[in-house]
Amino acid sequence: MAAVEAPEDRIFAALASPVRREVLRLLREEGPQPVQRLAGHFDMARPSFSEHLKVLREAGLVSERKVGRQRLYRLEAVPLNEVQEWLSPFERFWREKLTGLRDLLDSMDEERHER
Amino acid sequence: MAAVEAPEDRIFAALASPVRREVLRLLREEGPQPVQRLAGHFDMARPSFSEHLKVLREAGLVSERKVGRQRLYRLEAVPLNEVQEWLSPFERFWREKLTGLRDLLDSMDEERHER
DNA sequence: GTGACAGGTAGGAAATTTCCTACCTATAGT
DNA sequence: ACTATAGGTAGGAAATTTCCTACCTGTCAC
Repeated sequence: MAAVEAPEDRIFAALASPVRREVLRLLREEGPQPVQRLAGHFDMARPSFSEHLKVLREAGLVSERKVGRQRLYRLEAVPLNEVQEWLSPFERFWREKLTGLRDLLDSMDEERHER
Repeated sequence: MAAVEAPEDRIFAALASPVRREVLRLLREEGPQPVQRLAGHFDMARPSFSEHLKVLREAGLVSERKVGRQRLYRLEAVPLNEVQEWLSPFERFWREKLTGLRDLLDSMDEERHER
Protein backbone atom coordinates (compact mmCIF):
# COMPACT_ATOMS: atom_id res chain seq x y z
CA MET A 1 0.00 0.00 0.00
CA ALA A 2 1.44 3.29 -1.07
CA ALA A 3 1.34 5.55 1.97
CA VAL A 4 -0.17 8.99 1.51
CA GLU A 5 2.84 11.22 1.44
CA ALA A 6 3.12 14.89 2.17
CA PRO A 7 4.18 17.15 -0.71
CA GLU A 8 7.26 17.90 1.35
CA ASP A 9 8.19 14.22 1.26
CA ARG A 10 8.05 14.13 -2.50
CA ILE A 11 10.25 17.19 -2.77
CA PHE A 12 12.94 15.82 -0.48
CA ALA A 13 12.72 12.43 -2.19
CA ALA A 14 13.14 14.07 -5.60
CA LEU A 15 16.24 15.89 -4.40
CA ALA A 16 17.80 12.67 -3.16
CA SER A 17 19.05 11.78 -6.64
CA PRO A 18 22.18 13.49 -7.98
CA VAL A 19 20.77 13.17 -11.48
CA ARG A 20 17.64 15.07 -10.56
CA ARG A 21 19.55 17.76 -8.69
CA GLU A 22 21.71 18.22 -11.76
CA VAL A 23 18.63 18.57 -13.96
CA LEU A 24 17.38 21.34 -11.73
CA ARG A 25 20.75 23.05 -11.89
CA LEU A 26 20.77 22.85 -15.69
CA LEU A 27 17.30 24.34 -15.91
CA ARG A 28 18.34 27.11 -13.58
CA GLU A 29 21.55 27.97 -15.40
CA GLU A 30 20.49 27.46 -18.99
CA GLY A 31 16.80 28.16 -18.85
CA PRO A 32 13.92 26.02 -20.14
CA GLN A 33 14.98 23.35 -22.58
CA PRO A 34 13.73 20.22 -24.34
CA VAL A 35 14.29 16.73 -22.95
CA GLN A 36 16.83 15.98 -25.66
CA ARG A 37 19.21 18.65 -24.54
CA LEU A 38 18.87 17.83 -20.86
CA ALA A 39 19.36 14.13 -21.48
CA GLY A 40 22.60 14.80 -23.31
CA HIS A 41 24.31 15.37 -19.99
CA PHE A 42 23.57 11.92 -18.66
CA ASP A 43 24.85 8.52 -19.63
CA MET A 44 21.52 6.77 -19.41
CA ALA A 45 18.82 5.39 -21.69
CA ARG A 46 16.13 7.85 -22.59
CA PRO A 47 13.25 6.13 -20.78
CA SER A 48 15.30 6.04 -17.59
CA PHE A 49 15.80 9.74 -17.89
CA SER A 50 12.09 10.14 -18.56
CA GLU A 51 11.42 8.54 -15.20
CA HIS A 52 13.58 11.09 -13.46
CA LEU A 53 11.63 13.85 -15.15
CA LYS A 54 8.43 12.26 -13.94
CA VAL A 55 9.63 12.31 -10.35
CA LEU A 56 10.54 15.98 -10.70
CA ARG A 57 7.17 16.70 -12.29
CA GLU A 58 5.26 14.96 -9.53
CA ALA A 59 7.20 16.90 -6.94
CA GLY A 60 6.15 20.06 -8.75
CA LEU A 61 9.76 21.04 -9.32
CA VAL A 62 9.51 21.24 -13.10
CA SER A 63 6.73 21.93 -15.56
CA GLU A 64 6.37 20.90 -19.15
CA ARG A 65 5.05 22.66 -22.22
CA LYS A 66 4.63 21.13 -25.64
CA VAL A 67 6.35 22.99 -28.44
CA GLY A 68 6.03 21.19 -31.73
CA ARG A 69 7.24 17.69 -31.14
CA GLN A 70 9.45 18.76 -28.31
CA ARG A 71 8.58 19.27 -24.67
CA LEU A 72 10.11 22.21 -23.01
CA TYR A 73 10.86 21.62 -19.38
CA ARG A 74 11.33 24.46 -17.04
CA LEU A 75 12.26 24.94 -13.45
CA GLU A 76 9.50 25.48 -10.93
CA ALA A 77 11.46 26.78 -8.02
CA VAL A 78 8.64 27.68 -5.68
CA PRO A 79 8.43 24.26 -3.98
CA LEU A 80 12.10 24.62 -3.06
CA ASN A 81 10.90 27.25 -0.69
CA GLU A 82 9.61 24.40 1.46
CA VAL A 83 13.10 23.00 1.71
CA GLN A 84 14.37 26.41 2.66
CA GLU A 85 11.72 26.66 5.33
CA TRP A 86 12.52 23.27 6.71
CA LEU A 87 16.17 24.20 6.79
CA SER A 88 16.05 27.63 8.32
CA PRO A 89 15.44 26.67 11.96
CA PHE A 90 18.71 24.74 11.76
CA GLU A 91 20.62 27.66 10.41
CA ARG A 92 21.65 29.21 13.68
CA PHE A 93 23.10 25.86 14.75
CA TRP A 94 25.61 25.65 11.94
CA ARG A 95 26.33 29.35 11.93
CA GLU A 96 27.37 29.11 15.56
CA LYS A 97 29.55 26.15 14.73
CA LEU A 98 31.11 27.74 11.70
CA THR A 99 31.76 30.91 13.61
CA GLY A 100 33.31 28.87 16.39
CA LEU A 101 35.51 27.15 13.86
CA ARG A 102 36.67 30.45 12.46
CA ASP A 103 37.45 31.64 15.97
CA LEU A 104 39.45 28.50 16.57
CA LEU A 105 41.42 28.93 13.37
CA ASP A 106 42.01 32.54 14.26
CA SER A 107 43.36 31.63 17.67
CA MET A 108 45.68 29.03 16.13
CA ASP A 109 46.87 31.71 13.79
CA GLU A 110 47.56 33.96 16.72
CA GLU A 111 49.62 31.25 18.40
CA ARG A 112 51.85 30.99 15.36
CA HIS A 113 52.64 34.62 15.68
CA GLU A 114 53.17 34.53 19.41
CA ARG A 115 56.41 32.61 19.44
CA MET B 1 28.82 -2.28 -6.71
CA ALA B 2 28.24 0.68 -4.46
CA ALA B 3 29.25 3.79 -6.37
CA VAL B 4 31.54 6.26 -4.66
CA GLU B 5 29.16 8.93 -3.55
CA ALA B 6 29.83 12.53 -2.71
CA PRO B 7 29.20 13.63 0.87
CA GLU B 8 26.49 15.85 -0.54
CA ASP B 9 24.72 12.78 -1.89
CA ARG B 10 24.65 11.16 1.51
CA ILE B 11 23.23 14.28 3.09
CA PHE B 12 20.41 14.62 0.58
CA ALA B 13 19.73 10.90 0.78
CA ALA B 14 19.53 11.08 4.57
CA LEU B 15 17.03 13.91 4.36
CA ALA B 16 14.80 11.94 2.01
CA SER B 17 13.21 10.04 4.91
CA PRO B 18 10.52 11.76 6.97
CA VAL B 19 11.62 9.73 9.98
CA ARG B 20 15.16 11.04 9.75
CA ARG B 21 14.04 14.61 9.20
CA GLU B 22 11.89 14.30 12.30
CA VAL B 23 14.84 12.99 14.31
CA LEU B 24 16.83 16.05 13.32
CA ARG B 25 13.98 18.28 14.34
CA LEU B 26 13.69 16.59 17.72
CA LEU B 27 17.40 16.98 18.36
CA ARG B 28 17.18 20.62 17.39
CA GLU B 29 14.18 21.41 19.56
CA GLU B 30 14.88 19.24 22.57
CA GLY B 31 18.65 19.04 22.53
CA PRO B 32 20.86 15.95 22.75
CA GLN B 33 19.06 12.84 23.95
CA PRO B 34 19.42 9.08 24.20
CA VAL B 35 18.12 6.70 21.55
CA GLN B 36 15.34 5.53 23.84
CA ARG B 37 13.74 8.92 24.02
CA LEU B 38 14.07 9.61 20.31
CA ALA B 39 12.69 6.21 19.42
CA GLY B 40 9.60 6.84 21.51
CA HIS B 41 8.26 9.08 18.79
CA PHE B 42 8.23 6.38 16.14
CA ASP B 43 6.13 3.28 15.72
CA MET B 44 8.96 1.04 14.67
CA ALA B 45 11.12 -1.76 16.04
CA ARG B 46 14.28 -0.57 17.73
CA PRO B 47 16.75 -2.05 15.25
CA SER B 48 14.93 -0.35 12.39
CA PHE B 49 15.29 2.90 14.19
CA SER B 50 18.94 2.12 14.79
CA GLU B 51 19.41 1.91 11.03
CA HIS B 52 18.00 5.37 10.59
CA LEU B 53 20.46 6.67 13.14
CA LYS B 54 23.25 4.99 11.24
CA VAL B 55 22.28 6.77 8.03
CA LEU B 56 22.25 10.08 9.87
CA ARG B 57 25.62 9.30 11.46
CA GLU B 58 27.20 8.41 8.14
CA ALA B 59 25.91 11.63 6.65
CA GLY B 60 27.58 13.44 9.53
CA LEU B 61 24.27 14.92 10.63
CA VAL B 62 24.37 13.52 14.15
CA SER B 63 27.09 12.49 16.56
CA GLU B 64 27.01 10.06 19.41
CA ARG B 65 28.52 10.09 22.86
CA LYS B 66 28.39 7.26 25.36
CA VAL B 67 26.99 8.16 28.75
CA GLY B 68 26.75 5.15 31.00
CA ARG B 69 24.81 2.59 29.07
CA GLN B 70 23.04 5.20 27.04
CA ARG B 71 24.19 6.92 23.89
CA LEU B 72 23.48 10.56 23.66
CA TYR B 73 22.79 11.68 20.13
CA ARG B 74 23.31 15.27 19.20
CA LEU B 75 22.57 17.33 16.13
CA GLU B 76 25.51 18.14 13.89
CA ALA B 77 24.06 20.92 11.80
CA VAL B 78 27.15 21.95 9.84
CA PRO B 79 26.58 19.57 6.91
CA LEU B 80 23.18 21.17 6.42
CA ASN B 81 25.12 24.16 5.24
CA GLU B 82 25.77 22.20 2.05
CA VAL B 83 22.07 21.90 1.47
CA GLN B 84 21.69 25.60 2.02
CA GLU B 85 24.46 26.28 -0.45
CA TRP B 86 22.95 24.02 -3.03
CA LEU B 87 19.63 25.74 -2.54
CA SER B 88 20.64 29.38 -2.55
CA PRO B 89 21.21 29.84 -6.30
CA PHE B 90 17.57 28.82 -6.75
CA GLU B 91 16.32 31.35 -4.32
CA ARG B 92 16.06 34.25 -6.75
CA PHE B 93 13.84 32.10 -8.95
CA TRP B 94 11.12 31.66 -6.44
CA ARG B 95 11.41 35.27 -5.35
CA GLU B 96 11.16 36.49 -8.94
CA LYS B 97 8.09 34.36 -9.37
CA LEU B 98 6.37 36.74 -7.03
CA THR B 99 7.34 39.75 -9.09
CA GLY B 100 6.35 38.18 -12.41
CA LEU B 101 9.82 38.89 -13.76
CA ARG B 102 10.69 35.25 -14.15
CA ASP B 103 7.94 34.54 -16.63
CA LEU B 104 9.28 37.22 -18.89
CA LEU B 105 12.81 35.85 -18.76
CA ASP B 106 11.60 32.31 -19.42
CA SER B 107 9.56 33.27 -22.44
CA MET B 108 12.64 34.93 -23.89
CA ASP B 109 14.63 31.76 -23.30
CA GLU B 110 12.00 29.62 -24.90
CA GLU B 111 12.24 31.45 -28.19
CA ARG B 112 15.71 30.04 -28.64
CA HIS B 113 14.28 26.53 -28.88
CA GLU B 114 11.12 27.18 -30.78
CA ARG B 115 12.24 27.02 -34.36
C1' DG C 1 0.28 9.18 -47.43
C1' DT C 2 5.50 7.44 -45.54
C1' DG C 3 9.37 8.06 -42.79
C1' DA C 4 11.93 10.10 -39.12
C1' DC C 5 12.11 12.17 -34.76
C1' DA C 6 10.79 13.51 -29.75
C1' DG C 7 9.48 11.58 -25.79
C1' DG C 8 6.45 9.03 -23.35
C1' DT C 9 4.56 4.23 -21.12
C1' DA C 10 4.91 -1.06 -20.17
C1' DG C 11 7.06 -4.68 -18.07
C1' DG C 12 10.81 -6.62 -15.84
C1' DA C 13 15.66 -7.32 -13.77
C1' DA C 14 18.83 -5.73 -10.35
C1' DA C 15 20.09 -2.90 -6.70
C1' DT C 16 18.83 -0.42 -2.68
C1' DT C 17 16.02 0.78 1.24
C1' DT C 18 13.16 -0.31 4.95
C1' DC C 19 11.50 -3.09 8.09
C1' DC C 20 11.41 -7.26 10.86
C1' DT C 21 13.08 -11.08 14.56
C1' DA C 22 16.96 -13.01 16.74
C1' DC C 23 21.09 -12.26 18.87
C1' DC C 24 25.36 -9.88 20.77
C1' DT C 25 27.92 -6.42 23.74
C1' DA C 26 28.50 -3.20 27.33
C1' DT C 27 27.16 -1.05 31.46
C1' DA C 28 24.50 -0.56 35.95
C1' DG C 29 22.41 -2.25 40.00
C1' DT C 30 21.83 -5.88 43.23
C1' DA D 1 28.47 -13.16 39.79
C1' DC D 2 23.62 -12.41 38.02
C1' DT D 3 20.08 -9.88 35.94
C1' DA D 4 18.13 -6.11 33.57
C1' DT D 5 18.68 -2.31 30.42
C1' DA D 6 20.45 0.37 26.28
C1' DG D 7 21.43 -0.10 21.85
C1' DG D 8 23.90 -2.11 18.45
C1' DT D 9 24.73 -5.93 14.41
C1' DA D 10 23.21 -10.12 11.42
C1' DG D 11 20.40 -11.98 8.14
C1' DG D 12 16.45 -11.90 5.47
C1' DA D 13 11.66 -10.56 3.54
C1' DA D 14 9.14 -7.02 1.23
C1' DA D 15 8.78 -2.74 -0.90
C1' DT D 16 10.79 0.78 -3.64
C1' DT D 17 14.01 2.76 -6.86
C1' DT D 18 16.70 2.65 -10.84
C1' DC D 19 17.81 1.10 -14.91
C1' DC D 20 17.04 -1.52 -19.12
C1' DT D 21 14.68 -3.00 -23.94
C1' DA D 22 10.55 -2.94 -26.51
C1' DC D 23 6.82 -0.46 -27.97
C1' DC D 24 3.30 3.39 -28.59
C1' DT D 25 1.83 8.26 -29.72
C1' DG D 26 2.14 12.68 -31.69
C1' DT D 27 4.34 15.94 -34.78
C1' DC D 28 7.25 17.44 -38.60
C1' DA D 29 9.23 16.88 -43.40
C1' DC D 30 8.82 15.02 -47.66
